[in-house]
Amino acid sequence: MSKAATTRTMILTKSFELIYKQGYQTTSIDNILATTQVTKGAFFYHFKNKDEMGLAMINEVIFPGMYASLVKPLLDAKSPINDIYEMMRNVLLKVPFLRAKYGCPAVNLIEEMSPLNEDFKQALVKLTDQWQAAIKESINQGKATKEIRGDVNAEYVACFVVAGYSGIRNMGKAMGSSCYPIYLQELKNYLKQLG
Amino acid sequence: MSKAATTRTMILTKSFELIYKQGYQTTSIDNILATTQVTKGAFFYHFKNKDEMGLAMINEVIFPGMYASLVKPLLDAKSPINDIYEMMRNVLLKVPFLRAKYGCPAVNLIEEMSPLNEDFKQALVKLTDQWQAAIKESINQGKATKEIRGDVNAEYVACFVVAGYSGIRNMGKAMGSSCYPIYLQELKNYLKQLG
DNA sequence: TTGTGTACATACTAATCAGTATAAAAAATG
DNA sequence: CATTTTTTATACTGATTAGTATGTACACAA
Repeated sequence: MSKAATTRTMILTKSFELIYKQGYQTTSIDNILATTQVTKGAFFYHFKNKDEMGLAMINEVIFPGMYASLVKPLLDAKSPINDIYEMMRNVLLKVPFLRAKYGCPAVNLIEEMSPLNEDFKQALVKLTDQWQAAIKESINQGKATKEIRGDVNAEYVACFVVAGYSGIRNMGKAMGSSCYPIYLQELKNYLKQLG
Repeated sequence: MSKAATTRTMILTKSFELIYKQGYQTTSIDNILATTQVTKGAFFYHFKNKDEMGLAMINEVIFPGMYASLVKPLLDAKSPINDIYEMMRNVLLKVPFLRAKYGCPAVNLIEEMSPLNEDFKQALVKLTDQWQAAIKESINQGKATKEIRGDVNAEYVACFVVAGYSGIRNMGKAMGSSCYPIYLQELKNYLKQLG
């Protein structure tokens, strides 16, 4: 990787860490520069403005990271009830970087930036859409193998599960991680009853 | 109401509207002053600083408003399955001030301010706790009347329902209100199977 | 009338914000 | 090597931020 590309990547990853913990608007460019040792000239050489950097961060850091945790585990689904539960359990309990106190980077950004920046919103909707589609497809495969009841609406289940995840991430920020296992147990009950 | 009390109330209600749409940190004191016609002297006479105003807004505007919509309808519960569903339907579809694009004021503040301000967090946890307790109590009453299965864990259900609400409010900010009816339908399915 | 606290008004400050101007260093290319 | 392009560095700007300093208008009591 060239030195310039290293600089760009460092800006994006460090910005991601700061924004994850502080929020997008609270994280100033000067704040990013101070923690990266990158100068202002370098920052504005690589990004036209703060929002362009933020969009690049969503597309190049958040999207790939969340895709790997949320969508990929469902693509070679064998048993949707188990696969969806395990995917959720892994995201909530096994991804070391994500802390209950700070929630989920994608959920945070939807919350903070959806009403304020159309480009951010689009990029985050794309992630949500793909996650929902993967859950829906997984459920539909389960219906084909009769693991899931025929009267279950896959799209509704996908929406319900995604909402549950966003919500428990929100709750976790206020109540701490102790609500995660409770949520997971009831998610398991909900999923079981689909079969 | 004395003139001074009117000024204070106006600051709180207008701040609430602005913060609901823009977020807490993005809403500057000058922004509040411009829309209320209140002067800076009056603002800092009534509140020591911005955070004290924000805390008063949570306790005196958000808490009573959300309590009336979320908790009160469950206190004289008759049929938990129906009552919880109707409470949720009313909050999502029938409270005219709340717009999908801007989400829920309480959820927004948990998301934005929980990691940054311990007092805000405590005040918002109080609301969440009371809502969860009301749902739990409602479910337990349903177990007593045999409307709800005996093996259902009321606390887990309460956590699951609250997470679902926070989550669908988050999703609605990105996807629009079209996800509300879908969520409600699947919530109904989930609640039914508790019986 | 004269004092005293309440409620508000105005002008200011120091810090921070995103972004720019201008240059120099570094790297690639001839 | 010489030149051109890429990349980084420094110093600045005007706007905006939360908060302060200092004042005044007014009610009400002695």
